[in-house]
Amino acid sequence: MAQKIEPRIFKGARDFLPPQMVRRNYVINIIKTVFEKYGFEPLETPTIELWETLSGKYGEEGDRLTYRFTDRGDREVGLRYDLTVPLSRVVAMYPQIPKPFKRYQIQPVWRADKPQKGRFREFYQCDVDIVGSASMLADAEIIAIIYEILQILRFEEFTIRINSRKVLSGMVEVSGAGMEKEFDIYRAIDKLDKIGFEGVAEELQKLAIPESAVGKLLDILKIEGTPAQRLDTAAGLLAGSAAGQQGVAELITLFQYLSRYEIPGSCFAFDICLARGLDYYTGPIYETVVEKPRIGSITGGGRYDNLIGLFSGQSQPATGSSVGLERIITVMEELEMFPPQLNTSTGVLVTVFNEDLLPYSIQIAGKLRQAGINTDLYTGASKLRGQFGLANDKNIPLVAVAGPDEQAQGSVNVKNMASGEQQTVPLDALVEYIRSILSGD
RNA sequence: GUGGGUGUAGCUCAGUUGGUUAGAGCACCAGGUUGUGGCCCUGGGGGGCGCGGGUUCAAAUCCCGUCACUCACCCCA
Repeated sequence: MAQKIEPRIFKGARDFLPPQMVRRNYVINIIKTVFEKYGFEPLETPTIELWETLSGKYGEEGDRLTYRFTDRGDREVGLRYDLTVPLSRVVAMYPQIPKPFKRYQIQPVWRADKPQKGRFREFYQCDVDIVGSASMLADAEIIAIIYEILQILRFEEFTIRINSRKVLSGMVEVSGAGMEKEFDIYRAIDKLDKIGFEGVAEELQKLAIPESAVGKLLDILKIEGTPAQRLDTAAGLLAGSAAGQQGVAELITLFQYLSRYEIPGSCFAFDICLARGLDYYTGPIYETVVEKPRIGSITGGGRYDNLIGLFSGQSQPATGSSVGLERIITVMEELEMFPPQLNTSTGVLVTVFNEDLLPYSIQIAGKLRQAGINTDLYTGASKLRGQFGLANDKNIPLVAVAGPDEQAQGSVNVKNMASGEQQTVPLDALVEYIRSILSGD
């Protein structure tokens, strides 16, 4: 035998074994169902994009973290960094797509990052976006979807933080710090939660911003009161900036719309410190944070009215959010939010008593499968003991035994693995019996 | 890219001031139970201590190097 190859996996990438996949699919199905309930339609795009498509969209950091290589034809290509840029490319390539275009997309993305807790190099994102609507209603739809998904998944404590890039740029404009340092300033502001006002002040000073500008920025950041009051105050402080004023006006409209959806006010908040890292945002930005496991944001997004224009030459308003599947799963695992018994997709294992009785077992499995019951027919070589062991290891809730006695009377013996109870049921009643156990419990 | 931590059976880890054939739990295999698992009992297989070098009569235990993994920063889902 040749020397064994040490089985290893690429750092930051993962295998999802069946018990994990069942849970992942559970979450994905809920997300997908809500997306479709709100009238969004599916889209998929290639893993690999031309480098020119990906580069320069996310900012310096984003470029650095994008997997990049040359293919055999010496073409510069990369693995997609997110799902928003590919969407923008698609919208520009297919102008005939009816607008507003509401699409959702659930696919993996890649980042050449150092893996950490809740952080991978290959991971799934679930994006929902609306292209072709400049209305705050589009942003409200996105936020409503996020709320509903988290609700159905039974998240109890989370906050959807909302801000606007226009408000932020208005702040920079009014402060006199200089627009060329805009993004650096955002990054500093974004750290407020972690490093506090003093920390932010230090960060800003490092950027060689005039003392007076630092003071003005901090004054704005320190606005207090209810969301409405803070927006009001912000409007006053940003009076000198057209962008800032427009940003505030948009947020006021957005919050008005949100109040029309049935979202409790405690679940979302105007947060002037929210900045978000990507360069392409132009309007409202939002992200969801949970406190319980300190894992950062579980969703993130915003409006990007100029991105599509980079591909089509004609700008197109767009807004949307990414729902972070991996982090949602991490939180749900840690808080034990998954329904119990969510370990297998199989409902029943049909055993094979011996070679002679195999036809009978096949017949039984066929009957169950025809009825739409997920049925495993044992294909191994073990005796009944081993077959029960397998059902146990795989968490299959029911085992059907069809031995000589059962065959003689045209029945099947069904064992409930959780309770240990067994019952012999006639073949005609089998489907109904198993269905009732699997659904009811 | 920067800093810290760890590397002993498939997994989680223990291994006293360096000293005889390196341990436990879980997992795995077999039997107790040739129509039934999960519990229990009995027995068994499996590593030579990430790798390379050094010190020593003697190293998993000390030193140097190297690799890998991991946590944090940065940034982000």
